[in-house]
Amino acid sequence: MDTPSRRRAPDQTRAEIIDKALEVAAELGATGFTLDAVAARTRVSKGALLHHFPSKTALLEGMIDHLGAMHVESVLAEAARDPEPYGRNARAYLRVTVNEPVTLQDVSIGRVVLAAFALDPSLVLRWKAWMDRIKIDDPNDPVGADDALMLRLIADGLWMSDLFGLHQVSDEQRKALLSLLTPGHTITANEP
Amino acid sequence: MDTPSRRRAPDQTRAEIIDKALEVAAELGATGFTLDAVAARTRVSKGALLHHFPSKTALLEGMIDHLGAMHVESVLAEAARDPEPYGRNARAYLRVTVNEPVTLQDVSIGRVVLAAFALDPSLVLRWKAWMDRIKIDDPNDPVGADDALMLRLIADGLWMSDLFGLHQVSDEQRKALLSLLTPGHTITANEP
DNA sequence: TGACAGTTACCGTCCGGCCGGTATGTAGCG
DNA sequence: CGCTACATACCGGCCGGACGGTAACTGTCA
Repeated sequence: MDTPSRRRAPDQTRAEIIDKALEVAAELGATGFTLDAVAARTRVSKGALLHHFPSKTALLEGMIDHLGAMHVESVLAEAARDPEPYGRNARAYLRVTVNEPVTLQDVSIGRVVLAAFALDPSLVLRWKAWMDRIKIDDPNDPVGADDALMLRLIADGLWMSDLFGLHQVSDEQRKALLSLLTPGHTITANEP
Repeated sequence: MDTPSRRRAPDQTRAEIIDKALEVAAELGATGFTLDAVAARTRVSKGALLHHFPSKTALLEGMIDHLGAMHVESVLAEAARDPEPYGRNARAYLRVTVNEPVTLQDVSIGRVVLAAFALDPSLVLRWKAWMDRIKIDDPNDPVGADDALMLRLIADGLWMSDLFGLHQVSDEQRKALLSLLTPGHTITANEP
């Protein structure tokens, strides 16, 4: 039977806090993302919150770890579906970014994360550490690192564009970006 | 002769404030970018600062206008050097981003701007208004809008990567990105 | 099994500083 | 005199974090 104890397993509480923190980030945005707001949403006191995450930065680190793990998992799972081994990770990185629906929640969370990056650049290293698990620079891989880098830059640019609405990228255009991955695609940006 | 008057031309003072504000952003970063810091750097009282820019958001708007105008000017000047008229703006956008040396100051300023975007999304519209002056969607332009968009996404992704050090992009890789603009370039990301 | 100690999860309150913004005064200029 | 470019002094809210507790769980030894 479930013990109605007030005391919970610590990692379970941690996970719940991160979950609710992402909700707060999604709903309140970067300005509303405060420790008080997270504590209130989690129905846990601020003291308890700071017990599990000794600082706001620590909480953000937890969120980044969560998001980073999810993203790496998505990309590697997508890559595993690619029959061609070489360069699959870079292709999967772009495919996931292009295909994943960007919800309003994602946008808000992304903005909070980006604000955290800008305010505390050390957090970027943590994100980078996750992204480095998606290897694209296999020396045996005949697919050029240049092209792999290009795909990632496109994906990152698209992500930022979605966050801020810089470009209205239609579904057709998203598909067109994926056409880069079809064999022998030629850039026409210079050939009228 | 210079009049040692305590009273200056207002737009001159505004320009000086923006100039110093950019310095503060470059040196202090997003957390250190406060009205007091800007006022101190400008050797102007905080009251005077808020006289010219009635809020911190207004000051950021001024900075964004400055940076946006500079960037538009760079891109359009670069585009004017392109003999091929079609798609020149998109190509110039990428070329400027790839070629312009990214100094430490640029990085710090970029982070401050990005933080401002994330904290106050309305500022993004102002930046977007400047970028929209670089037209890439001329209906008479036979260069595909898809490819033009791709070039801008690459440039934006590279900018963000430079800001946060996400990728170590060597000079050779930067050159390789420009090779996209040579006629008939073929993506090899799928052809081992 | 029970008593006692040490540890850990959690609470609620309060503080202190930072920082955006205001209110009020003043000097130069037309 | 009125307008504008300033200065000085000050306010007040927000928010991260500290702190002193308390309750629950985990030994451990008799």
